[in-house]
Amino acid sequence: MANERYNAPAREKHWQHVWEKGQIFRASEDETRPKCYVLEMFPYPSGRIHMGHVRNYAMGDVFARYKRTKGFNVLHPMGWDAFGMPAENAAMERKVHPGKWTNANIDTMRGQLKSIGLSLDWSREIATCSPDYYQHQQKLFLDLLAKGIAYRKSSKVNWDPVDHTVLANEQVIDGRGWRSGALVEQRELTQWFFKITDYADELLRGLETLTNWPDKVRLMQTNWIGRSEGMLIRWALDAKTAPNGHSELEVYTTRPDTLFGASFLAVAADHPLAKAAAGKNPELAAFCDECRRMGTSVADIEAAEKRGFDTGIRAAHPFDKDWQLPVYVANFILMDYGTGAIFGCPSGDQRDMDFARRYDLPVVPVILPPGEDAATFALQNKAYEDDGVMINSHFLNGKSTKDAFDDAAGRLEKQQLGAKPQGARKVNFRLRDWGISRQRYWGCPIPIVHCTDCGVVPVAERDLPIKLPDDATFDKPGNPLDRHPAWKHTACPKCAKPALRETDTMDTFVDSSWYFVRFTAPKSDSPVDKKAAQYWLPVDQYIGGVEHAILHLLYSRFFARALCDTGHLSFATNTREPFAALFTQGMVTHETYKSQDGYWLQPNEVKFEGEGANRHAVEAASGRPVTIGSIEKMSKSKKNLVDPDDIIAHYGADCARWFMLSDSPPERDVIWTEAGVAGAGRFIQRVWRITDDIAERFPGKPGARPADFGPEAMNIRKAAHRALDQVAKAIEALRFNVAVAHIHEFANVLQTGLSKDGEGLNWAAQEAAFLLVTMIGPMMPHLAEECWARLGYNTLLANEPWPAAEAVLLVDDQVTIAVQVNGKRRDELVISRSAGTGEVEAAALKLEPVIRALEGRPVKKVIVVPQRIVNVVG
RNA sequence: GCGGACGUGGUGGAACCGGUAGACACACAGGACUUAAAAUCCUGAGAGGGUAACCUCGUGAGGGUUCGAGUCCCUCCGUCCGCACCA
Repeated sequence: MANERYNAPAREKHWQHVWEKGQIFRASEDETRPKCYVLEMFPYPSGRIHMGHVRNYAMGDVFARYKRTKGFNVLHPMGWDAFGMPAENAAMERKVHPGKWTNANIDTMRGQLKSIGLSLDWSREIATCSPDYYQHQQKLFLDLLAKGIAYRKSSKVNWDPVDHTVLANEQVIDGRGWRSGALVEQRELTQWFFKITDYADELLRGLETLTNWPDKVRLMQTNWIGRSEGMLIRWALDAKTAPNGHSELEVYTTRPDTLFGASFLAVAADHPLAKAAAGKNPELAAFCDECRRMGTSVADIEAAEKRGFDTGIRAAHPFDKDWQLPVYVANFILMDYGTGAIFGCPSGDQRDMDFARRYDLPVVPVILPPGEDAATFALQNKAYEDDGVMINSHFLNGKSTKDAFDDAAGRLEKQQLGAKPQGARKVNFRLRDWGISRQRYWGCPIPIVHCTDCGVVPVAERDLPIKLPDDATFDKPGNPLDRHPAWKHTACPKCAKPALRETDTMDTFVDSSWYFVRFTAPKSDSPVDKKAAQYWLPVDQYIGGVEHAILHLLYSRFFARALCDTGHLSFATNTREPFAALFTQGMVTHETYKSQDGYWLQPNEVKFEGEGANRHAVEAASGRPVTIGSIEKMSKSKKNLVDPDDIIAHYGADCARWFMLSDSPPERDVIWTEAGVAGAGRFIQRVWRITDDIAERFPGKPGARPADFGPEAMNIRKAAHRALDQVAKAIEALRFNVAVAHIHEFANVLQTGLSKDGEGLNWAAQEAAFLLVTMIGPMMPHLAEECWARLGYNTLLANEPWPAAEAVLLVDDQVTIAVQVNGKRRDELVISRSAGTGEVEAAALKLEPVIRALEGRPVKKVIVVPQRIVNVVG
């Protein structure tokens, strides 16, 4: 056995088989042990596993395996986010059914995941495209509908007239559909929505409790929810100029303090007042049409000037009914924020300033910035949007911005217009309700029937699941469900007359909003097994990419609450947060290569020559020069992919895992390099050699501990226990690169120590091997099992506990402390850990380099930080 | 435009709560073993000066606080990310 190289690919298969046979990663509820739910974002079955998956799942696996060694009852499941557009595109392009394509991908990817050696409970595997899953989602939809959380409304959508489908905003590029290239139309469609806005405040407040989430994600969600405190203010319209039926205009503002700086009002092109006014004015109608056509693309908005059209309508200022302001239709007002109408204060808002300058409207400064003189203060074309002292504002003059806000708001609340107060405080959110209707086949059918007599009727629960028909056609664009000859024809659940099914399916984000709940009882007859969910939830550690910082993570937080409010779920914790801790890992990147004629080349098509600045590349086949491009996320289009299968077949899964975890902090991008992988492979062999060597020279497990250890043995023992302690801390904090460094450090000490001899070395070596193997276990589980067996243990390491580090070995009696003179390090001092301040000071002042550095100056002060540093000030 | 993060050797990165900057790894150089190579082992290395002991400089730039700053504060430069007419 000795001196043989460790054959990772062969042994890994063996250990995977052993684990699987023993079913050791199966989880079940157990009230006697603390639980730990470890989850990585489940993959979309796109075809093959890529390195990003390997990194994500390796991290989760280290954490899950570590927690298991610490005595936790660990749930670590895996499944498939299996509905989505790529399957339908594949169907269109390759004439293969989306289900068949998806299931084939799942089979491939399951096999790949298994080859990584993850400690997953595969008995809980779910696929969202299976009726076993989506029938429960349909039930949830019905309950949300009954509770008023799901509702139908008409709204504007991006409609692609060629593909006959709704497009998400991200799919509209320069006003054209991303696939068809057709000019996108704004269409009014009736769609299903979830009332996430009802939860805006709770979702916002909940973020404060998520202290184990990255600040970045919390901030992004905070901004996305976009809470603002302001007022609704109603303005009386001048009867002579206003259209019939319009006597007032309600605006939303966060700055009632700047009311005396107002110089105009503006409404969106779709505002009822604009429409009414346009009815009598063709020129205005044309302007409104123009406004509607804009705003589909980001570029348009950037380039767009502030433009408006004076409707001729006049409105009375709330604090001075003789002060008449013009009402414009303006292109920068959004109909779906606030009331779709504003008052413009040019001195206090840059957009209003731009608008005022263009249409020559008054600009009255109302806020004096700190440090400015009221007599000389003037604004050019730059508005002042911050706080200050009120000027030109009658009764508000001299007040602070905040006091002025309260004063103005208070007056407007008391003041009457008609029978109601003229103003009301109002909190507004940027967040909109979640539109979930998609005109697609490969999604969860919405369980609704449209009846000409009864209207919108929910499908009866006993009729669930509403399954997708297998025989849909994908040969032309549009929704295959809608044009299916039979599927949509059904009987009304209420009156039994012929009726039509809803042919829209749900946004795939709905599927992923509760899969982590389903994992807690994947075979349950009801959507959620309340008891199981209460035992396992919340997820203790969630790991995934930042790209889901907003949508998926916000939808899931909403869904958890919606499930509680429909009685499906209750949390044992006092918040309703589904993910107690979140970690967002970085991407896997690689250099890119381009041939002379501008084609991307795969890494294995390229040969390298030279080093450092002289490093260059040529095409392996032809020798023609290659341009080494930037380091980018691995992608098919740039051809800088490395296939995990190749790496695993050549180096083994442990090697890929170890490389991914080394060096780069997990939240940052990791650059995949051939040299780095080879280095990881060398370390694997080194661990094997050390273990093999110890097993050979000091066979057996550590027995009765010797009374004394020589310095060599002590050295090894200290390094071992320190590493054990540090690695544990690093893994708990998900700082895998630091854990790796500590293991390296220990391996170095151990290897050097083994070449020596001394009292107790035999025992220390046996202990060190035991600890080394234990601490690599979570990261390189196959190698660890192999070494474990080689050392003569006849258990599975995966079932072994994490040993406790011996506290006495973690601290030295002697400490080395740095000695500074005037803050500059001059020497170091080895002294007893318990040495008092005076003792340390005296010893430091005696040091030759200290005396030299003082150059005869008297010592003014000595600062002693125990066990750390001495600073002599002279 | 608004908001946020980051900037440390040739490279990836470490550095507890303000306390010896560069751990650990990659790459590199030299050496040992070998007929040779691979593999492995040993040694070296932030920059500059000095035979050496040692000295000076050094964490994007410039200021500041402190006995002491990679770490805290201010200004600037650069890179990356998020949002984008949200009233």
